[in-house]
Amino acid sequence: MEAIRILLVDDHALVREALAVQLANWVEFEVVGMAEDAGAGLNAAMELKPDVIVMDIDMPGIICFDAAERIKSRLADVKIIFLSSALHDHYIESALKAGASAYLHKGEPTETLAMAIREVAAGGNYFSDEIRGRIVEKDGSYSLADGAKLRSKILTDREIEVLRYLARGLTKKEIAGLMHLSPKTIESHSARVMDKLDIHDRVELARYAIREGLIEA
Amino acid sequence: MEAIRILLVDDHALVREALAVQLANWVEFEVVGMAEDAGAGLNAAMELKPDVIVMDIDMPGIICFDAAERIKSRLADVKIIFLSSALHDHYIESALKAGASAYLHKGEPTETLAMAIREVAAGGNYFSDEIRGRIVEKDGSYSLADGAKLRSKILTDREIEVLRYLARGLTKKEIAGLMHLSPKTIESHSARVMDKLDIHDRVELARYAIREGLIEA
DNA sequence: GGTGGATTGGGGTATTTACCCCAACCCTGT
DNA sequence: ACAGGGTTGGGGTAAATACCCCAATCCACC
Repeated sequence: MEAIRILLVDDHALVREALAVQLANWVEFEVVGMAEDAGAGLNAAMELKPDVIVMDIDMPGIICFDAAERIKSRLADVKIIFLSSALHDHYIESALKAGASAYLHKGEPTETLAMAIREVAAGGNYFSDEIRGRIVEKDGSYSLADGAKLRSKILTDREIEVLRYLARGLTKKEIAGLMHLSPKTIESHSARVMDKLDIHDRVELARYAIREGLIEA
Repeated sequence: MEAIRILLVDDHALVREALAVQLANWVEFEVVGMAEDAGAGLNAAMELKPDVIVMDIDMPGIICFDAAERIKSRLADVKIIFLSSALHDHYIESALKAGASAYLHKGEPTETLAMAIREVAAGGNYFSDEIRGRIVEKDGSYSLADGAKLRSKILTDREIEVLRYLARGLTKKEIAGLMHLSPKTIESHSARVMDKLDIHDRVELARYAIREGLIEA
């Protein structure tokens, strides 16, 4: 049996190397490359054409989903496993959209990662228990379950756009200027966002956006 | 030569185990225990009396500094190494106050951690380059350099207390009630905090507090 | 072909914010 | 003894916020 060729993407050298050593304990795994950010991961993926990419989500800029999407569009056979310490619906949804084959919490033991890698390399999927409850399968592809969507309160694209600005501290007037809209429209979006999220002030809104990975602190 | 006995504290099993395996590559290291949070770390430290504790900072609740302080007060000989992906002055200061012998970024290669462990076990210190520039030694103990204090704008205890509330979205009236003070006093503190930090709205204030680890998102 | 959601926008209001002014009081350090 | 910083408060104002009401447009879906 051929070894499963793995690419590790994590911005922390310490974690990256430690994971590599750890995975080397399994004979069926071969860590063929490592990258310290999503961009380098993209390049490395193109060059190495690994079987599985293990990618950390918790890094500055939430660009890993973009990178993953691009990788999948060029190398459809590559399986991507996301690691994160956060289990935000937003992350999960983005990961699924990007074509993730697995998503697991960093709190899981290493054997779970190993299992996920094997599973994924064999064409399957792996999602942590907490996640499995929130997603749903349709036509072989996964998406966020309606229940989770309800919990994450399904904001529209426009609302998320406004939320991002609100959460970065811009006044409604400023946002209106940037988006070429009336301040009153921003007001409407803002009100609807707050209503949906049951949040009643901008600070909580900002913290929500940060927790959900919509903006960085 | 006796092995250096190490206790690992990290809430991510994946990282924890990977680090353990990694460190096992050095013959002079022996990972005698692992804990998944600061509390368990405290207990494990008491029981195992390790030479060195490697503790991750990036976890829910910033209680690791408290735990570290308690450990140091009971086991003065234990050397504590903090790991973090963030290099906030606030973290650094707390770590130093807690009696840290080393503080390093997760972005450092594993050899650096190994070096830090050796250094620390021999009675020395290790701080990443970025950190060394911000701290100053006095009577054998380290503290945050004045420059860094200026950069972090030296907020008073009271100001930080108010900032914490502000950054969690409470109105000044609510804070006044909680602290048994006049809303006008909260107003004064708030104004001075904003002035010192050159921040002009609550959302930025909240993001600052989150970045500095004063509150959680 | 209509229903519903999304997007856009307006009027009005009470509350809150950010900022200006000011001044006690209490410590600590020189 | 007095200076300076920290803490406590007050008056006032312009802006911004959160929330209520409402309606026109557009587009997709059944």
